[in-house]
Amino acid sequence: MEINDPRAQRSRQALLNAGITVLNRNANASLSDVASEAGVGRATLYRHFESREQLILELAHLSIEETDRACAHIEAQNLRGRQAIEELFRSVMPLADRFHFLFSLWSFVEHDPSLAKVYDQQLDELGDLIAEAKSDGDINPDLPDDWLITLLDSLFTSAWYCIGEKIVDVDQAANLSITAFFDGVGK
Amino acid sequence: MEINDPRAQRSRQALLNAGITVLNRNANASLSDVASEAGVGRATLYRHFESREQLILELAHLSIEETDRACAHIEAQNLRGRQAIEELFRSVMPLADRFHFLFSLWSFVEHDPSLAKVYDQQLDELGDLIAEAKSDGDINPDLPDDWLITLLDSLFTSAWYCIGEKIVDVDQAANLSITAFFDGVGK
DNA sequence: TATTTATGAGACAGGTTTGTATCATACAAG
DNA sequence: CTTGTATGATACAAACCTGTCTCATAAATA
Repeated sequence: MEINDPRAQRSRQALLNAGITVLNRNANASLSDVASEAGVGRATLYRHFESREQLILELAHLSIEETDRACAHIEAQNLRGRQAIEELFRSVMPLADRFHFLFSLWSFVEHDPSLAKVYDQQLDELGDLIAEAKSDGDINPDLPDDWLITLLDSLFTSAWYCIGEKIVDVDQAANLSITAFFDGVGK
Repeated sequence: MEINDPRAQRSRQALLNAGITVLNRNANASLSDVASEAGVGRATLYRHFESREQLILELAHLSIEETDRACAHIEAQNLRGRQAIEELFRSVMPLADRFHFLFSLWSFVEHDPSLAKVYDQQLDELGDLIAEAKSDGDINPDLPDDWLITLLDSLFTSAWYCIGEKIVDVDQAANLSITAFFDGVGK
C-alpha cells in the first residue's frame, strides 16, 4: 500500500470521515455501513485498517489530536479563568462531533495507553482552567470539579445535538453554552 | 404463563430491571446480556417477552409512566415557573436512568402510537412550564424552547452519570442541576 | 405427597458481521 | 505505451445474535 498514491489517500480520508459520521450516529454500526458511506468497497476498508478496533482507535487518536490543536492557542495566548473557558467553547464547538465520538466510544479505547496519556493531559488542563476560574471568582469554588467537567461535556453534547437538528448554528451554540454554563438560563 | 406464580413475577421483574440497566449501558446489547444480568436463562426472557422490540417497547412504557407518576404532584399543587421546574428536577432525578433510557432508545420506539401520545403530552407540559417560567421572568425569553429542552435533558444525563460515579448523591445532583440551569456555575 | 408449571440448559436454523482471499479492472507513474 | 498497484466485486469460514423448540429439574400449589 503506497501512502503517496492519490487513490489510497482519497480512500483513506473518505474512510476516516465516514467513520466519524457513521460511528457517531450509531456506535455499533457495521463496517459495511462505514465503507458504503465512504463510497468505497468493504475490502478496501480492511486494506487500510487491520480491524474494527484499529479503525476506532485511529479515529480516536485523530479526534483527540484535532481537539488538542484547536485548543493550543488558548494556552499560547495565556488566557485564563472565564475567558479561557469561553474560548474553549468557541474553539471546540466546531469539533463537537469529534468530541462526542470520543465520549460515546470511550469504553472501546480507554485501555489504549498512548491515547489515555493524551486524554489525561487534556483532562488535567481542563482541571487547571477550572481551578483558575474558581480562584479568579469566575466559578463557584464549592462545586465539585468532576461535576463541572461532566457538565461541560454534557453542554457540548446537547449543543452538538442542537446543531445537528438545525436548532442553532455553531456560533449560537457556543454563545448559548457559555451563557448557560456561567450565568444559567435565568433572566 | 401464570402471572400470579411468584417465580414468574421474580423473573419478570428481574428482566425489566436488567433491561433498563444493560440497555442504558449499551443500546445494542444482546438479550443474552440482559438475561444474564437478570440472573435468568435466555429462554426465560423469550417466555416473558415476544421479541427484543417488544421488550424495549414495554420498558419504554414503564419508564414513561413512572416519570408521569413522579411528576403528577407538580400539576396537582398548581406549581408554576421556576418553582415547578425545580420540583421537576427533584422528582425526576431519582428516575434519571428511566429518562435516559427513553432518550437513547427513542429511535426504536418513536413510531409506537400509544407511546408517542404519552410522550408528546409530557413534552407539551414541559413546553408549558418553560413558557410560564419565561413569562414569569424566571427564564430568559430569548432562548429557543428546543434548546432549553435539550439542555434540561443533558443536565439529567450528566447528573445521572455523576450519581452513577458516586461523585454526588441524588439530592446533591438535583440541587446542583437546579442552580446550574437557572443561575449557572458562576459565583 | 402428588400435580402443575416456570425454569435452565442446550440444540437448532436463519440472519448478520467480521476478517481473509482471489481476480479482473481501472488508475497512476515511468 | 507499459508496468505496477489500489480498487470493487465476490466468495468464504468463523463468530455472534435472534427466535423457536425440547427435556429434565425444581419450585409452587392442592
